Amino acid sequence: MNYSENLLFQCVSENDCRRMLDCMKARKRDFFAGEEIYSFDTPRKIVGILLSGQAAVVRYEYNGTRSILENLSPKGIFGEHLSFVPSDDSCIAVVCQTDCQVLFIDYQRLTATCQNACSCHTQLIRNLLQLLSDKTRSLSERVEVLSQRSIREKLMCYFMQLAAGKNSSTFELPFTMIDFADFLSVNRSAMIRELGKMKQEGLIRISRRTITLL
Amino acid sequence: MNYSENLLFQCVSENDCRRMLDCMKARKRDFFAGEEIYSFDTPRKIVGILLSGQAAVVRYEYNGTRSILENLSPKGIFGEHLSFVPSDDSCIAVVCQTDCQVLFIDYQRLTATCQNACSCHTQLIRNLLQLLSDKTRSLSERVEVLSQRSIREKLMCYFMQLAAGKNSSTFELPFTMIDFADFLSVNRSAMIRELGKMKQEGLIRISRRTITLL
DNA sequence: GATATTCTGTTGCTTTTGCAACATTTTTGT
DNA sequence: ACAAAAATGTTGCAAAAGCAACAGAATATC
Repeated sequence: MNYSENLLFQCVSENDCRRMLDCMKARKRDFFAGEEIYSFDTPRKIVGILLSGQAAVVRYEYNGTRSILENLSPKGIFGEHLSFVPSDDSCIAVVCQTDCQVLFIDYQRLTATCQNACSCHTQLIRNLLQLLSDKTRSLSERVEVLSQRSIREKLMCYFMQLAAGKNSSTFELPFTMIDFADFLSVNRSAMIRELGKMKQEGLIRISRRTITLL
Repeated sequence: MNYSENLLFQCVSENDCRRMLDCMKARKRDFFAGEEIYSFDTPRKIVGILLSGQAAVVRYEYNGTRSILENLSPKGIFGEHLSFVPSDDSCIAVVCQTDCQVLFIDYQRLTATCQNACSCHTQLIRNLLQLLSDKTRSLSERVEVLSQRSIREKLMCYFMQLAAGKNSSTFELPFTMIDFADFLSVNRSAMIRELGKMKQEGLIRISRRTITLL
């Protein structure tokens, strides 16, 4: 595993990485599918980096509804200071969808220039800036989808984002239909009904999780 | 006007501020209410800071619907790299609600350490990090509101956020009802109808834009 | 390879939301 | 102070979305 491949350590040599991680007391941990990586209730301000596997940031409302706030792929970054604030009647957690390996770094240590005054710490902060910028971008995209008024508009908006991201009118949904409905914050059967209509009207082609915009 | 009051220049002396702003070729401009401060279509990567007045980040869909993506108060920061990506069938702009004064800084110059190697540039970047972190937080809150399923849930969710922010069960809506409906991405009359019901059921007290949770 | 479990897709019914048109109130501009 | 414009609030009707219950398909488990 090369740390320097991670976006957070871009332009930092592997040696410097290891030294810094040591200096920041970063910890690595393995998780099994379904396990909870991180709960936003914990008081410690920690940044997590997904090294391998798939995970999701999930909110459980106390009335039972569940929302997928974000999908995390390897190199994905999460944590208290990066986003998502649990409210009084909900809790937020990062949950593994497959087996995962995660790196944890204390936020204070990450942003404070250490007494060893690593010159590369500046680079680290600049990288963090970029990551936050990216995160803001993806949150904005999510807001764009959610602020569509109808299920069809939500679907199309998200499809266009995926298509733009892959630069192709054919793409794969990164969700089960159940999770997809939770992601769009709509009723699953209403969503599938709408997908059916869109298929009939010739707007899209769809087979399982592969979708083509026509 | 003291620049060092601005969050972006926190812990930077007024002198250093002026020197850096000069070095980064920052420009200051005045706008009238209703004017467009900034459109996200422009190719230049620019960061704007609202020095005075009220403005909003607005998306106009080509089908006519309008969504308020964010409200900006003095010291608010906006720009391409900080958030919001216009899609093929929408455009995003920052629009003044009152007369405004805005400071523009080139993003490249802001994040690149200048050749003069101002030591305070490091501080500037750290401040930017904090601002982005805050922005991410507010976007997350917005996602939380929008991912509620019904109008009532959206209203309550947003009210709780306002109440938590002001630490009081009485607070002022920062919107007209029209803008508020656009912010929640719901129909205005349906929203007002729901507010009426909630009032009747004794959940809230409401008079004009002042709301009390009961 | 049989069984259990999860996921996918369908449908009728109910509820909620959106829409349009209007009356009333408040704000703005001169 | 007055007129014009904008914002607020109401309502009936239409459309969309949610819900529940179910059947079939795919996947996992042993």
